[in-house]
Amino acid sequence: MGAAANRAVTLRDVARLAGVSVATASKALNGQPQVRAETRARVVKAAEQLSFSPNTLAQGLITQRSGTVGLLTSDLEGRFSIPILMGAEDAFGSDQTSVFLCDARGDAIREKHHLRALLSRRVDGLIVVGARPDQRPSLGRDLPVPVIYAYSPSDDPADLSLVTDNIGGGRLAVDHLIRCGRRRIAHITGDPGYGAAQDRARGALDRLSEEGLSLAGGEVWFGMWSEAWGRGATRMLLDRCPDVDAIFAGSDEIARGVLDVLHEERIDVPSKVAVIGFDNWNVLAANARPPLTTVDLNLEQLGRIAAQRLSAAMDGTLTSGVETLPVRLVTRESTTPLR
Amino acid sequence: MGAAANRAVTLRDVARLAGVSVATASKALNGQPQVRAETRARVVKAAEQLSFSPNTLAQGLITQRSGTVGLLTSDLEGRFSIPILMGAEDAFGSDQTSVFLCDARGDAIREKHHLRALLSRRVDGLIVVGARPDQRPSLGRDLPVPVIYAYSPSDDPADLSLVTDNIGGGRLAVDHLIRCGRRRIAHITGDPGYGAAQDRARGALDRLSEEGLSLAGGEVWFGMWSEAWGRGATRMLLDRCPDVDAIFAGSDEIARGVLDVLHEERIDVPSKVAVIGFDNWNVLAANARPPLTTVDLNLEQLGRIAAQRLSAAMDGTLTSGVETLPVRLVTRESTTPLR
DNA sequence: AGGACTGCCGAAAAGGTTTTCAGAAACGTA
DNA sequence: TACGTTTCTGAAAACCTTTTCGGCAGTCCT
Repeated sequence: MGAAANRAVTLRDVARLAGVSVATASKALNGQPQVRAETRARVVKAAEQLSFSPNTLAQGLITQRSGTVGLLTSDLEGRFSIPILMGAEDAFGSDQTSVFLCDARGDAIREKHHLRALLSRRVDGLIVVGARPDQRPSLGRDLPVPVIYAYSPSDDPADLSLVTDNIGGGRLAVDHLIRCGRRRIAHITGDPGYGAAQDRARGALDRLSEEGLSLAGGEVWFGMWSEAWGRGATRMLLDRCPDVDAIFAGSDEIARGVLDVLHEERIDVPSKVAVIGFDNWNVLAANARPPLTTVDLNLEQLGRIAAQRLSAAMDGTLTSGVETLPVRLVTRESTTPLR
Repeated sequence: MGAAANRAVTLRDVARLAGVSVATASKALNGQPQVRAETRARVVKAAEQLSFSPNTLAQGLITQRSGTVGLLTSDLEGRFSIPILMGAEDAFGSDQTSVFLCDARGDAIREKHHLRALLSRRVDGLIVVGARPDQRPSLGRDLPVPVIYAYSPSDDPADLSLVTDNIGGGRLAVDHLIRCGRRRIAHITGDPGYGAAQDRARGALDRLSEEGLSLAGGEVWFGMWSEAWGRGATRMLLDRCPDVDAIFAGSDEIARGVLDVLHEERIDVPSKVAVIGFDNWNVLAANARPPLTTVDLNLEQLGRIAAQRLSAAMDGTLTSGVETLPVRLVTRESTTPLR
């Protein structure tokens, strides 16, 4: 017991039990029309009796479709891949396709290796989930299966990439602050080497200038994606610009640092200064004091759409270019109208 | 371009190009001995020229081994599954087995569905990753493949389960605090409905009583796994027991709340009160003020071992029972010797 | 009654690989 | 030269399913 019990119940067994040929059994189970209702019932019953489940390998061999896709991620540990993965898995799960998970750990060699393995397994398609929202090298044009790039766009415009709208996100954040009646808005964000940092800042600046405003503190405070930087930058900001009435943080981590210092300085949030984060990283945003208004990247949705686009591509409808998906504001208590 | 380029290069093609039969080609590529070196070289060259990769489906069909395993997780979004998943994926990745990822989202129906699909795909084994460190229902004894339960043990002792040593973790935490010279140690933890909360508390109490100590505050402060509870409990604790010199928090989230209140009350950590967390959730622990000493669950290791045990089981060496894996102390700055 | 349909079923091929076994070729020995 | 060995190669079966196509009854029409 334990293992190796009822292995090897095959269509032949079902056919034998039902007293028909394998051909008829197959047709009966697959809903093919050329089989009498009574016969079909007999086969179905036999299949249930033996708890038959068709060998997908054999099916794949003949239909030339494995019913599998590869999910090639670069950093599983990073929190961005996970929701995308979940969305994709979910979208396929309802389908009859299964998902191969491969983590390349940011290593190009390992990625090649996994790619080979996946192709050898005859996956019907690939989703490549990047680690950062910046361009990554394409897997190449001459692959035998369609590929979708999620989060990190491919550097080849002939590929189809799905990314989050960071510019829109920055705009959305500032727009919300403006609607809350804030006018002296600062922006503290992370590593300027990240396209996401640049884009969010650009969106913020765009929206500000539409309103005839400029940044409190004079410029964007680039730094690192950490609480510590959030704290440090806030102290400097308060020094230089004590009348700031809103801070747009480039990530929830940074926002936590911002909140921390404001709390320390007995500056009330949100009545005195409103704070908005980015990422909607639940453990940080929801547990903050006060709970943090933030921008949600809709990553799960992104994963789901990636799966849909891939399905379409597998059915022949292939598109290309970069598709930008909208982000979404999540309001909590760290931002309120000024009075 | 795009898709469907070089599909369908098969062993037959390789054989033809090398001027041999498919049988010899197969043997040549698989390192079978009964083939002349010169012939083998010719075949290998042909295979490379055509960039041949064997159809794993066909291989699996005949060898009765798909070279795949199923990873059945209950909550992908939860942070515990991920490292386990990574560890398992990593351990298999170096092998030639690929991993099917299935997320049941805590739904038994969906789990059944995924299970069927995986068996239909003829996986060679299964790893079931639970959402909480408590017992979960077994998948059953009459499965055709071996199963390993990770994190959540199966309720059937005939299964093999791998769990983290929460008792040992509690003991380890308190031991560390004692070594730091603390004597008035309190324990604030989460939902008492979690076995993990009970176990960690038990380990802590055991170690305390060995030292002839009892808990500061009189008892374990059970509550919720949240920062807010960490804050609330700490306030109550300070009220009742102002001379506490160490707090063992049942999770890093709780520890963050603890630190927050201590900071607010101008009680220095670690000189006045030492704080230790649990989980080593990096974003919380490393960014805390001060960085948090905590207990690491070694989940990635757990995943790796699960993969090894599964490989062994697939090779016939099947074990059963609950295997408890050690946890590990990660010291940062929130705990130091008293003087 | 003979022919054309229709409806249902089964034999067989196909998909790509591994493995067994028989046969061919080369060689050594008597 | 005849025979036994050794070394290599290839034909064919097997894995399990799907799909095509031919066959066999039975039915309807003329």
